[in-house]
Amino acid sequence: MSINKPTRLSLCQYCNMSDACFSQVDNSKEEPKISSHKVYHKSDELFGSGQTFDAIFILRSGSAKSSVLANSGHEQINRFYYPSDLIGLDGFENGSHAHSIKFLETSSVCRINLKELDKAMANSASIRLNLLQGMSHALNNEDKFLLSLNNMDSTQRLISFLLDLSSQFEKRGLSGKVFDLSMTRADIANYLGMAIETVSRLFTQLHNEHIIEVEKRRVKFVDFRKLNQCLSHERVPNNVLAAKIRQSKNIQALVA
Amino acid sequence: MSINKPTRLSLCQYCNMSDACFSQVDNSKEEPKISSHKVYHKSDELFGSGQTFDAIFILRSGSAKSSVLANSGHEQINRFYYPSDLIGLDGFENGSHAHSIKFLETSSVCRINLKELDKAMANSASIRLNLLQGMSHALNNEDKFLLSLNNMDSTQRLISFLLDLSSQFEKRGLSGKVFDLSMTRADIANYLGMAIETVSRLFTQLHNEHIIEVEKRRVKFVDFRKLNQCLSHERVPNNVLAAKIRQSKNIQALVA
DNA sequence: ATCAATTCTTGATTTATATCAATGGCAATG
DNA sequence: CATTGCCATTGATATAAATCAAGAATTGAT
Repeated sequence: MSINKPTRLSLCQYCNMSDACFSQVDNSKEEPKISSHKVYHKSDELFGSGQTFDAIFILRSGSAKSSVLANSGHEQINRFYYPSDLIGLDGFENGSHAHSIKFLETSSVCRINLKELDKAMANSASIRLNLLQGMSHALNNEDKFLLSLNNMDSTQRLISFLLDLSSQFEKRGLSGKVFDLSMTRADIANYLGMAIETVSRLFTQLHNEHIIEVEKRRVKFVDFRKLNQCLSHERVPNNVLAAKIRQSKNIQALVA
Repeated sequence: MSINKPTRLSLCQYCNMSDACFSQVDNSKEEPKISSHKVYHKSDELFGSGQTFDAIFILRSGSAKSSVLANSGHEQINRFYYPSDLIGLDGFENGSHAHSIKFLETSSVCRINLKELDKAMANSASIRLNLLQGMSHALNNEDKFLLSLNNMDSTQRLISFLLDLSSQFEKRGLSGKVFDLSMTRADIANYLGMAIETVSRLFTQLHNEHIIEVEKRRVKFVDFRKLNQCLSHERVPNNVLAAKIRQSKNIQALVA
């Protein structure tokens, strides 16, 4: 098994919408079509938690969110999907979906039936590899996200989120400097593990500091340097200088 | 492709150590061996971040931790591994490991060369499925963990962690009520995204409340009911009563 | 056996961020 | 074109958990 980094899923050569999905397609080997496609609208559900797993999906256009329901009844968003992302990989574990998928805007997806996928995998090592790569990618992404939850303050997490979004757009040949969020502040807050109010405050703060411009759902990067400074900014532990200040305060307090 | 939930990896029927790994093994179909095994010791590294991906591993005994290095230089633990866990799935994405794996105690692993794995996958649909299931499981686990990071306070996260551990031990036929932690407080804190001091305090607190007993690395569950109460305990928002108290305070402040 | 280095505990204080509360704007609906 | 409900903002306050600090207990090494 040789490991290459494909720019596009080889699954797509089987997709009857691949011409629309990608500009460059290898048409040398025509193979049977294995996918169908469908258009969904904002708030539509692709599948719900607990639903039987019988297909995986590839997002062709638009965006979606994936969420799980906690015991407490709280809905936790654990991923946003953008074009070319594989959806539904959670179903392999036990044959039913752990997540539910809702679209954030009008979107279209390829649907690849599991039976068809199995055939394709049996016939093609590159499809097997692509699927494993897709899953590995999802895992690594999640790990990176975990890292940010554990080590970054809320400003840094929001900025990371925006930079991720930005690179998503650039990957698709769109502007990574100005783009529209397809999700609400509440979705962002839920995903990043903070309060809606915090997201809102951070947006206005970053706006006021001329680092980004935010107008409703539209985000524009203004000062990349400051943006990255925020990210790499090590919080100065309040020991050295701060301790002195605190001391002097205490002294004053004692004196007063 | 039929989706079943296997109790053990079918990969293991190919493993020359499977008799030692699992008590019940289907020996009806003898197949070529595809794995080798090796013993490691505490602090040994199985592979490091950036290392070429040429094999996946199955942990046979012992335990290990997986970590990634942040840009800041901070090491973030993103998973602990226990027997029967697949290790190295992160490598599929681009042919090198994103994580590094260190053993927490003397451990043994099966090593399955990628070439061998590929052969096995080509020959066996069940092996393909098992691998996908393994990856899907890893993904779903991570999602659950994400959920806990975003929605639980530190007590609940620690308890979830202990309960997870407990079920790991029970799965292996060991006691889920009394067990030894193979990781330091620092590892736990790092993994759960809190300060070491918080972990320490929580342990002593849970101990004092007779919910668990903690003696160094040994943990004993004492009161399961209270344990689960802690987990499901909805934090009472400080509105109704607290608002009144606050009001009265303000009134007093105004009066004073 | 002694020293150094970890690991863990405990207390005092600080701080980032949640929560509570109120309001404004916008979009969909009748 | 009102009205109802969502979405977003902003300010005041509360609080969970981090940080700082110091010391005890273990472990490992010479």
